[in-house]
Amino acid sequence: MARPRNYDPEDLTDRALATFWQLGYDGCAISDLVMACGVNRQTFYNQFGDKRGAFLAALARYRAHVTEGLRLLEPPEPPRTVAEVLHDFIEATLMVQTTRGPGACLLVITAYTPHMADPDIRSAVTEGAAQTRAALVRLVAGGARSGLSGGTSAQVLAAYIYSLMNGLAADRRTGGDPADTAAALRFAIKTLCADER
Amino acid sequence: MARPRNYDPEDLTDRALATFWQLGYDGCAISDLVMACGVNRQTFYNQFGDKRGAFLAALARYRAHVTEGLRLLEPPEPPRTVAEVLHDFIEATLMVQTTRGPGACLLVITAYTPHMADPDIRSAVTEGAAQTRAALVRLVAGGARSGLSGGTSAQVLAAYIYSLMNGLAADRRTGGDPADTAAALRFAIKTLCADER
DNA sequence: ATGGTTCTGGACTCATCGTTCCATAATTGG
DNA sequence: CCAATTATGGAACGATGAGTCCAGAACCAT
Repeated sequence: MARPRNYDPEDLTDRALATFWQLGYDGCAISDLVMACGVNRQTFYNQFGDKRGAFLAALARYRAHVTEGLRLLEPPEPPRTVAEVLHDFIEATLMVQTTRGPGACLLVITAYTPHMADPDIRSAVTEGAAQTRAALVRLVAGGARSGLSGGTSAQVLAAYIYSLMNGLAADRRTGGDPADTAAALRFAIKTLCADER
Repeated sequence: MARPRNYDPEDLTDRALATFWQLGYDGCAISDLVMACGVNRQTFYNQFGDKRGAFLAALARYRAHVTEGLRLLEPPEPPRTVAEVLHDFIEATLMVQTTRGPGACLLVITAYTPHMADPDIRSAVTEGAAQTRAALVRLVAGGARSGLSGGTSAQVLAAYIYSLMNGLAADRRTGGDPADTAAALRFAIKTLCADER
């Protein structure tokens, strides 16, 4: 006995996410979010509570998208190597970040923000990053048998790859030549399994 | 026939820089800057014009500090290798970023900000990054003779190293284990000259 | 001493932004 | 039809923050 919702909550969160990602938390006003969501301001507040709540929802949604993307890191079938998987994963990630966002991971962008003082935001960022690193650990540990950078632990390799990925984004965003960035990625992947031979 | 300045302009800019770096452009209010500068608000405005002017001055000062740090990248004397220079440079840079700042390069932090739409800010960021990349190119190109990652151009190697450095900062800032980050750096440097032999 | 300049403290304006309130229209189940 | 819930538009509030203004004190050179 009630009027049903006129919108899809996930779609609403996606629109808020896109706005936060493009403009940043401080860079976007409620009016920007409301306009992007294509809904009334009151409805926006009913859905998210307040701006911080909307941002937390956006972070959660972003993490869900990331989780989906991590399926690219499943151990490859024999003809396909771990190195190829890593290369394609990073390339695809960078592509998504530039087409759907401002060219960097939302979690990293948020990590470079004073809002990290907020415990909930901090948790979302660190847990999201940890999740990606864990997926990298699984892939790399599985690939150890197929010969990948012998003496280094999977943990460290994951940290390296995670750093590489976000560093390439930073390189591009600070005006680096895209061709160089792409070549740097190929170089990194090549050296990654240099001692595999 | 005038009262002399009561402060050192460079010191003032350093204090503003520290505040912008720690709190971010949007995260700090004029009152924060004025307090950190230990000077009257009017004096602050006389010196910098407005908040944006203060930020541009801070960026310029930051770049000056970076330029000084780039002296670590001078070609090493024979017993010392290019790899060692790179390792120590990145380690020192990360150390400074965590002790004097929030754990990341101010230019990269700014690059992850909607203020990149401001042409002057954008120039400061991209030119600063280009300067560091150029210093890396010089070092790596000089080290090519001493055998460093054969078939890859110095440009690409510089992009790789620049990415690595900023990526490691991102890794730490998103909750990565510091020990893993340090190990990842050592690993990266090791593989960097794997084909030198 | 005097004039010109800079510092200091505080009050003040103006705009923006997050948030709330309200009155009204729409849409469902009973 | 009625009751309940939700959407909508607009007005309004309170807070914060950037930037300005002003009057007085400090300081220097002539």
